[in-house]
Amino acid sequence: MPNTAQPAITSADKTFYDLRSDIVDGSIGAGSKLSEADLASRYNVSRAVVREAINRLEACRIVDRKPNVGARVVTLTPEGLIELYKVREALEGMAAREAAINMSDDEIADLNALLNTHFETVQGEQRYYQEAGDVDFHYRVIMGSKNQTLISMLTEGIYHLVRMYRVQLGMAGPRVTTAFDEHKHIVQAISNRDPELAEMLMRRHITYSRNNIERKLAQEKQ
Amino acid sequence: MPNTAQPAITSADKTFYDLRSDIVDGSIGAGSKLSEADLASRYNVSRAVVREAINRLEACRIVDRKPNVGARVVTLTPEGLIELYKVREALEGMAAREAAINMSDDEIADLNALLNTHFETVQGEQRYYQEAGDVDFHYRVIMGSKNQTLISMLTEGIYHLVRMYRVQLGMAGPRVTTAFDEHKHIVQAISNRDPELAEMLMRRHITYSRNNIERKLAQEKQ
DNA sequence: CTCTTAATAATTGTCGACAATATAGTGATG
DNA sequence: CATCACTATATTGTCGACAATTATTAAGAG
Repeated sequence: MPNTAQPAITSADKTFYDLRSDIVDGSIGAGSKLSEADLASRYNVSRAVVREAINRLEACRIVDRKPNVGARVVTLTPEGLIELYKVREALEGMAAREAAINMSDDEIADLNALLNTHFETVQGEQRYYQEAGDVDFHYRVIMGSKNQTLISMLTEGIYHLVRMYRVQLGMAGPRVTTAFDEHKHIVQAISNRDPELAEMLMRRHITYSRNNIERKLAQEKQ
Repeated sequence: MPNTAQPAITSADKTFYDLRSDIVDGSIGAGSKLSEADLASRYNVSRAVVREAINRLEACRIVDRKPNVGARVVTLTPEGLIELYKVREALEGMAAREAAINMSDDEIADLNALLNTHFETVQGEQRYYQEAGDVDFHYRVIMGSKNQTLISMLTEGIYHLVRMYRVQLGMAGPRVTTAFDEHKHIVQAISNRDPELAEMLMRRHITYSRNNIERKLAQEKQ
């Protein structure tokens, strides 16, 4: 029998994923109290299962929990989002560097193909991909680093947080105008097996995003 | 009454800390099965409490859990330790850079004082501090970054993992010969408010540690 | 003797109930 | 009227029991 490798989804897993989705996409707003009893009846599971899910969300820093008081969806400050982007810059810069070293030729070819698909989308519609394409690109670079520690930090931690912050601060997806070119250059550096350049371009790419956010936040303050 | 701000330690917290200590310092070895029932009777708490502790350890990547099978202390490959050091390099490099920007003058003065204390220790005994001093130095730089996301990633995640790996792979503390000078130069860069240099020196410092480890691992293979 | 299969035992996942703690409300008192 | 103390309520923390799944052992066939 071929090893189909069932993940063996447990009820707590599912509740965790569901709850995370509801929070990240804004169905459960910032600062909301997460009552264990309420959630238990909402998701049709026991309180213990909800507790486990909340514990995991706390580990991802998506909720904040106080002993004997309860858990709340984190209230996000603009400064917090900036902090997050700085960490992202350091980690994804490293990911790009390692990807330039460790990605296989096939994987790089796939990445180029992905970018070409995106290019056609850009031609057709005015704007570059909204969100999915951007996530897809970054995701592949991260995986290309082949560093498991780095991969799980980014894909299980930071990314959901970034998405949540963006939704709750009312920011649209990534910048659409210049992002495509930046992606293209990063892929070129990776294709040329130039780790230093890949890192630098990725850092710059994320810095631009951060500046973009800072600008928007500054506008709102007025 | 002055706000003494009790953290309100819960039973699950304590069990988590105890268990983590026992694993990190090697009392519970690599690959050990963590039976919920056993641990419950050992720590005199219910299985639910142990479960919560194990869940948190899983979030820290200290244990590996498979649904319906159980949790084991992670078995650590030398490659895993190298991976960890690379992430550390990226994150602590960033910490040093941000510390050079965000530490207060007083905090920098304290850091210098700490280093002087260490210097006298070096004079007295032959070797530089074993472990505590090294941790203390890095800890202050990390806190100096003032970036909460970064701080919790390093102090709640990576540091315990590094310690565990070192213990289980039978490595002593940090290199004793040259580490002190490296620390001194990093503090100088921070004192001079030179973020770029501080980052570069910290990265190099950690790279040296990694090379040191790689060398030892290569020796063992023979 | 080895491999497959079925029954058994052990462990984890889930649940509802009780205990401990914090919050809200009420009333008394200065 | 404000403040404090106390009570009542609601929520979380902890526990033991049951259900579901996996690992182990035993039995039988080839």
